[in-house]
Amino acid sequence: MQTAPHRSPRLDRDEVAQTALRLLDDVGLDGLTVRRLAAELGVQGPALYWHFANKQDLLDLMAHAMTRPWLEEIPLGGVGRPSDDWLTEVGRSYRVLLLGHRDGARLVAGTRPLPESLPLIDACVAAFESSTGSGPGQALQALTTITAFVRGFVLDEQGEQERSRAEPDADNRDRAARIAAPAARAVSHLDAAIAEIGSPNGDGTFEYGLRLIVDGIRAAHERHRADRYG
Amino acid sequence: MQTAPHRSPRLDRDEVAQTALRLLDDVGLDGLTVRRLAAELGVQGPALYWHFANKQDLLDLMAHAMTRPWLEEIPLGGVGRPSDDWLTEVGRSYRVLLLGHRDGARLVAGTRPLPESLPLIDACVAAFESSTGSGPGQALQALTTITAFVRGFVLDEQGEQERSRAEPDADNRDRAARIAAPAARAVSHLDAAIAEIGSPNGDGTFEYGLRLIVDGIRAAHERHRADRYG
DNA sequence: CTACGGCCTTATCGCTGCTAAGGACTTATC
DNA sequence: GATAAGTCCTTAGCAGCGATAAGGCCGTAG
Repeated sequence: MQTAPHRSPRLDRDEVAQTALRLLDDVGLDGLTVRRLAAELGVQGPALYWHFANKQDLLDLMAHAMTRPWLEEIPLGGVGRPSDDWLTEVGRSYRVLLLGHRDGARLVAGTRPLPESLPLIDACVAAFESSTGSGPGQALQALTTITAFVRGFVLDEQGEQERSRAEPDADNRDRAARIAAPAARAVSHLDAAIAEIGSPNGDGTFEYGLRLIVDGIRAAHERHRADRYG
Repeated sequence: MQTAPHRSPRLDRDEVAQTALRLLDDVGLDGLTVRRLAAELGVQGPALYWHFANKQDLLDLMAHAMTRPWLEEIPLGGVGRPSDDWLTEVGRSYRVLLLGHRDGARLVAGTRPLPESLPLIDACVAAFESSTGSGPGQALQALTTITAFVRGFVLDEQGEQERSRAEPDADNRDRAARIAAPAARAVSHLDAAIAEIGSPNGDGTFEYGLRLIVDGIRAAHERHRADRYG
């Protein structure tokens, strides 16, 4: 079981993270083991510990690699554009980003931004300031509110996806269970709501919640300006 | 290594869940192993598999046991009270609930509501309808928006807590790192924001975001009513 | 008295993240 | 050109994980 000799390092942190993100889509976060990833890279498991302190270190870099393009693009879209449209786009694109990888929300939720992403976040805060015309504090609060909502929302959304991946007939089972115990539960309001809007984790609810927040940010900052200049 | 004879079952699902929640505060979600919990209950590990199909089954019940009192109280507070105050209280109490146990948000985020909690959720939707005067669809969307935001927010909040528990001088290290590489990063907006509002995961940001959502819900439903009756 | 079913035991499996020790290869040093 | 140092990977193995298998104790039903 010997391998070809190596002249230059076969592995590099960023390349490993990219391969890991590709593998993540195949096997999910729980299936992403060090050995499995090493095999994908044509290497033995412990080799990764030369490049990463531990698994969390790897996951942090994966989350960073995933988020960085988004962080870089955010400020660009904010110039000369109504703040509502831009804020909505920020939320939507963040959701798309998280949905772009299996367990993407779970991956990102467990990590803290790497130091090298701080300047990118700084630029985003600046963009929030200029777009909404508020100070840095409220800009950061607005950004945090949007990302917290989107992360919380997509976390549920992908959790449901993972569950239906595990047992593909979960929907049928749900329906069967409800028929089996008909009068035991009173869920008329819930049923009516679901009949009206579909799944509570669907696009409709996301757009509803995002619009609430975006409208609120604009209103808060108009209030802010009115207090100062009105 | 023999134990005292047992006349009646020593373990029961709900009691196990309560013990597990107590243990969770000691050891955290990652430290909560089947064997550790069994030891806490004076029993061998595999005994738990008579009462629970697998570990996720246990975690689901823990999340349910944690959430149920909150789900039961929500509808009670909504009668004869301004909807703003009540919605704010819903969000705040949900945060307090999640903060009430170590890794509470992570625990709840990974589970789907048990069937027996559906009637409770149904009652909450009904309370949202009567409090905000909207239909079931918007009521469920409003409830989902609040809980998604709070879960996403507290997830970060507790993630930071766990991190500082792991390495108690992380703050100092951060500060040292910033001093060590002074001009390498431009984070002036971020610094100004943090100087203004403190940690982006603190009470201030939570109240800011929650107020955005609550104000938005009221505004949306006033719009809704205006469309119908105005 | 016996058979059964509920609830626990011990033993063990495959797998996980991770460490220890060492070997192959490149580069720096004399 | 030989040697020492440093880089990046290998094999071997540890402690601990969730989970299963098989069996034993005990109260009860027949």
